[in-house]
Amino acid sequence: MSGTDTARKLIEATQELLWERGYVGTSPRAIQQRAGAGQGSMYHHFGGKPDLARAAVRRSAEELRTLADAELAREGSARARVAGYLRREREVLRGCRLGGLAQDPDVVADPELRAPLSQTFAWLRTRLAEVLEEGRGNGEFGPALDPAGVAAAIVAVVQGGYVLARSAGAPEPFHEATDGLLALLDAHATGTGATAGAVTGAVTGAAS
Amino acid sequence: MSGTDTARKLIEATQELLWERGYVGTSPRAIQQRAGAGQGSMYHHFGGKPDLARAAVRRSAEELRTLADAELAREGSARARVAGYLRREREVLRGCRLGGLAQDPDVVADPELRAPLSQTFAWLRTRLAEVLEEGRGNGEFGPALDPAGVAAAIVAVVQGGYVLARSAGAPEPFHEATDGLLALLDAHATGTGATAGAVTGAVTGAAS
DNA sequence: GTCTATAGACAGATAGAC
DNA sequence: GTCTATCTGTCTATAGAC
Repeated sequence: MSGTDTARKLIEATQELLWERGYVGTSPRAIQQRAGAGQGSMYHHFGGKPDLARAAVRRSAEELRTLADAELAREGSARARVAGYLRREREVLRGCRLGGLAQDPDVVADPELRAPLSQTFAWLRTRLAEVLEEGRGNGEFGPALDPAGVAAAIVAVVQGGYVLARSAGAPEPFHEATDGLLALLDAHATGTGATAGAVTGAVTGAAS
Repeated sequence: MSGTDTARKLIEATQELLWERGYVGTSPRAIQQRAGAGQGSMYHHFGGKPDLARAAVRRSAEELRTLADAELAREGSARARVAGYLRREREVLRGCRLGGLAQDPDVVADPELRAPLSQTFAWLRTRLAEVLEEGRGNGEFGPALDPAGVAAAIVAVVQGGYVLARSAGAPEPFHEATDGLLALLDAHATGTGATAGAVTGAVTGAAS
């Protein structure tokens, strides 16, 4: 039990450090210190830095899917669920726990390390496309809306929003980008039901 | 002259390495080797790694602005110029020479290193907003279009497109995201002039 | 399971000769 | 301006005692 607990602590410490400092920027030494574990302990439970990183990335991918699905599986209109996803509370300046890793050449070069990123973003795009398709089916959106294309744009705008915010040193660009996209999406709204007037709400509403 | 030439080579080598491997992943040693310069030479011209990186990032920012403005200052409709910017030839899997650096904590922590990112993205958003505003003024786009918001979304989708492409190990997600955004923008087109039918072109047209 | 010792390679920079 | 030598610390991992 103590061993399993140590392994879990090591994975969690690695998750945090990968998020904060990336793969190159994360050393076994730093992991051990944050986990409160020694050298021997770490190398007993894991084969080394790549092995530990793979376990950490898989876990972060699960967490991300859980967080996203919590918004997308809610009750309510398709438009509201997409808006809920775009505006869910985020520590914007921390960036995306997965997306940030895509910048690292050592991550994209390792198939096992890259796979969780690839799969998670593919899943997210499919999940968003389903919601948009549903909205098109029930008349929330016009028939011209392309669910797959818009889903890709939504995921990209979130990832790029993080980049702009970190570059600016402030969260505003993230919200301006996501609200800008939401306003474009609302131009497809047919105006049936509660969706009307959503454009104004999208632009002025501040995400908490 | 030989000294100036060496300094230039060092800066160019640093630009390449920052793009490929990021700030943490770039060592003085690697810079010297790529530039064909020795230790003493590098430390004669520059104060160290941060100093050299600042010069390299400033130069990369200039290059990026030049490339973007080449598309946005063309002749043609606002819609065509935005589409030209989104579809200009890119080595998608290399990512953005500036945006990728925003992931690095050492970059965002150094004001001099972060400033070129911040300023360049701010300039790009303003420049795109001007083009969109022009398109709204001449009736290409409807009056409901929000230039600033859409401009932020465009820049974010490009940055996020890089993230999705590198995560997938393939350029397609980048083009799906940018084409998806372009299709949404076309929903604002008033249909006057050559803009009509642009939606189909946006979705099916493959960027070289 | 966890600890300490050890090791070769590299990071990042300084010093002084030429 | 450029070169070589040198230095302290860290990276990542292995070995073997406990």
